[in-house]
This record gives sequence, C-alpha cells and structure tokens, in this order.
Amino acid sequence: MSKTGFPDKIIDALSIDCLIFGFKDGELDVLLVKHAEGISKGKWALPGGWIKYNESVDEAANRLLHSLTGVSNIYLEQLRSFGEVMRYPLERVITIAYYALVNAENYSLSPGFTASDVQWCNIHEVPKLPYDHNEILQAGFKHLKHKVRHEPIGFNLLPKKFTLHHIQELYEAILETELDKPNFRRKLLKMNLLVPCHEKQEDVSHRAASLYRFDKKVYDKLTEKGLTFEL
Amino acid sequence: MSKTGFPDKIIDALSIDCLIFGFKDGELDVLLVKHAEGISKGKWALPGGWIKYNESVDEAANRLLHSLTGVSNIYLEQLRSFGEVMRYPLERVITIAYYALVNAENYSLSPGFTASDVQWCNIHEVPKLPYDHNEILQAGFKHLKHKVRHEPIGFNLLPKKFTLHHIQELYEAILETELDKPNFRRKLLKMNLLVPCHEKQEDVSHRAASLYRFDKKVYDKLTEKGLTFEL
DNA sequence: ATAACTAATAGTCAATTTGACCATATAATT
DNA sequence: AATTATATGGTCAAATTGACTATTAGTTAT
Repeated sequence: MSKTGFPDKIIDALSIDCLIFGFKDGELDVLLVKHAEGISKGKWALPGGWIKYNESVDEAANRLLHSLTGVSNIYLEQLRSFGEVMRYPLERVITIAYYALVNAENYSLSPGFTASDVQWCNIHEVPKLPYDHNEILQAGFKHLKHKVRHEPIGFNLLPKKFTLHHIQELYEAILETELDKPNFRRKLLKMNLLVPCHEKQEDVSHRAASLYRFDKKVYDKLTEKGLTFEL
Repeated sequence: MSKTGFPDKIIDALSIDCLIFGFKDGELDVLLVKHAEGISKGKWALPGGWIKYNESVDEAANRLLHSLTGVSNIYLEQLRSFGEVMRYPLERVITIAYYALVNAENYSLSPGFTASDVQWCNIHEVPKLPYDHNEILQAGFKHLKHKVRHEPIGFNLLPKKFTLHHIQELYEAILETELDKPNFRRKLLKMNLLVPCHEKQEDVSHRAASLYRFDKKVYDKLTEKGLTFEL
C-alpha cells in the first residue's frame, strides 16, 4: 500500500509553501529562505517543499517550515491552494499555501535542508520571488487585513505582556493606517479581551505604560464567534 | 513536457470536491451526486473528481461540476484543501474543496460522467457521505455563516428582483436563527446595496411587497471592503 | 360590504457605540 | 524648572442598535 509502504515517497504534483508574517518593532516582516538547490537555486523564496505519502498536509507544512528555517511550534493555518497550469515551470505543480503570524523576536532562524539562508524581510521590501510567490504573499496579506477586523489577533505575535500601544502598532502595521489612540484603547478594553498585569513597562524614556495580557478564554470565544473591529 | 503532452493525464494524488449550496423556498440545500463507478459506487457524495495536467484547479472544479451535474456558469470559490493521510481509503488523495451559493431554481440538473443521479438535498437531511465529505460540508457551512456576516451575499442566490423578506429568509437559513423584520429592513436599506424596482410582487394572498435588486457597484465595493452584519 | 386575517412598512425611544476631539497625568531629559 | 514624550482620562454630538408598537394595504371569509 503506497500510503505506508514508502514513507519517504513524495506526492510529485503537489507542494506546500509557507507564508510566515513576523512582527517586530512595529513592522511586519515575511520569512524568506534562499534555495540551495533546484531550479530556483540562489534565489529568495517562501519556505516550501514536498508532501510525503505518510504525513498529512498540515504535518508536511510544519515539517518543511521547521527543517528549512528552524521555526517550529507555531500555529500554521491554510491560506488556500494555487493551481494555475503555468505557475511552476516545466512540471505541473499545485501548491497549498499556509500562513502564520508570529513574534519575530521569539524565533532563532537556522537554515537547513534545501535552504542555504533564512531571513526576515520587511513586507514592503520583498523582492521579486520565483513562481507565484509574490501573488501568494499578496493574497496572504489581504487575508490578514480581513482577519484582523473580524477575529482577535496577536496571541502569537505579541510578547506575553504588552502595552496597548504595542497592540495598536500591530493593527496599524497590518491595516497600513493610523488609528486614534484613545478610541483604540476604549474599543479594545471594552471587549474584555485584555487583563491588566498591574505592572508597568520599564526602560522607557517617558511615562511607562501599563502591561496587559490576553484572556485566553475570551480570546478563543471571540475567535469562534467573530468580532467587529473598525476604527 | 508533461504539462501539455498528455492532455487527459490526471494528477493522481489530488482531487476536487464541490460543495454547492442552493437556496429555495427559504431553505438551504446541498447538491449531491450518486456515483456510478469507483469505490463509492451507488453512494451519494459531493460532486468531485480528478484534475487534468493541462487545466488549472479552478477550471477542473468547473468542468467536474458541469459534467457531473449539469450545473455551470457559477462562481466557484475555493474553500480549502483536506489532506489527512487516511481520508481516502487505499490511496493517498488530497482534495481541494470548492463551494458556491446559487439559486436552486435556476439550474436544471442532469447527471453525467461518473454520476448516475444528481439531487438537491436539504442541508439538515444530508445522509452519511463517504470519505470526509460530511466534514467538508460542515466546514463549508461554518465558512458560510462567517461570510454572511462580513460580506454581502445573495447576488447569485436570489432572483434578479426580490423582496426584503426573500433576503431575510436567506440570512435566516444560513444563520439558523430568526431576525427582527423592521430592524433587518432598516439595516439592509441603509447600506445602499438595494435599488428599488418600483414594482410589487404578484400572486401573493396578502399585501404585496416591493421588489428590489442589487446595486452591483455597491455590492462589489462592499465585498472588497467588507461589512458588518449583526442582527 | 364588512370583518378578519396576513404580511408589509413606518415609526418610537432609550441605551449604546462611534468619531473627533481636548485635557490631564506621569515619567524622563534639558 | 521647563520641556518633551507618551499614557491615560474625559467630553459630546451624531449615529446605530435592539426591542418594540402602530399603521397600511392587500386577501379571504362572513
């Protein structure tokens, strides 16, 4: 039975690509790897590869991301598949794109497997990528802009304790717009998503802001039922 | 070159499944086909099949839906792929699910290709389907409930001219809840999505309601920018 | 014709939320 | 002590919501 008989056999017409958004210093980055082999050798691209016969697609995405970049234990979600006939040269390959949002500072990058290098790249400075990877990036960014308005975000992006300004910067980076500070605070605090830590930030050269953390229960409930965030 | 050399060659580890929601008489239906061959012969399932090397995934979805059910010219959107190792017996097959919403009355069904029968089935009476098709259905229905609250819907589901009550029934069928009539009207009319036809419905045994149609421009704009619909 | 019925449409109103602000507080720096 | 930077608190008119009641315009039964 092919499913288990050849554990390293790969599905050849189907690949995975991972679009990892990282948040750091108020800016959004994208995780790119430099390919060490294959037809795009030497080029920067989204981390991706092939699915094995004995792993689920979700498992393949996590394995590939980890082996190429060193990043693991993150919550990868499926974006969608990209299936144009000519998207990959010579061979017919359909790819399933995954995405995630993480705090870029929490992960140390180490290239591996078919990657010779791995780097965060500011989302506004991403070069021309091979195949349809730029299109995948745009689709993911658009998806993110939509998501931020209808689900809570930030759980995996922000440090455990963060200020209201931190989370505002995150929203501003994703929505590419400026938000009114007092109104943002009011709206965010009213949904009971944040719990005060009763601590202040340190090492800032101005009045220290209060630190908050997410209320996981409320976060999950709002993720399930959806919310509206327009400012 | 495999992409064009064997036009009928199929990608064997990857399939398509279509989840078509139909709206009729205030109820939501799902389009099912009875398989005429293969390991699920004689069983009802979602219409689906294999992708050819020289067609995009979107094209494959439309072709398969048309050849199995006779339904064509609808806007199929990708739901997501389902890639558990054991989802399909014996072979490893990953499927990409598509979905659409249509007015069930606008399409005449005719089974073809590998389907011996095709029928609308009330969403609450769907039997046990093979593989993970029930899971796909649930994921699609959940997606629909989310979508209805954040994007305008109905363009392809309702007749060209419809009453406010028509569209309310649609929302109620999807959200599985009852909505307050005056408040629903107010909210819907305020977003300038509907244009009055200056006509009344006919053949009803009570006061006739005004007919409206969608303003395509506003509809597309709201689809792009998103909206909030909570009642 | 008139009453009863059905559903469409209009309107009310208090409570909440919003958007656009201004004001004050608390720290570090000059 | 003044200046600067940011956090945090507060105001207010306008818009929106949610829960209703009232009225209108037709059909059908008496």
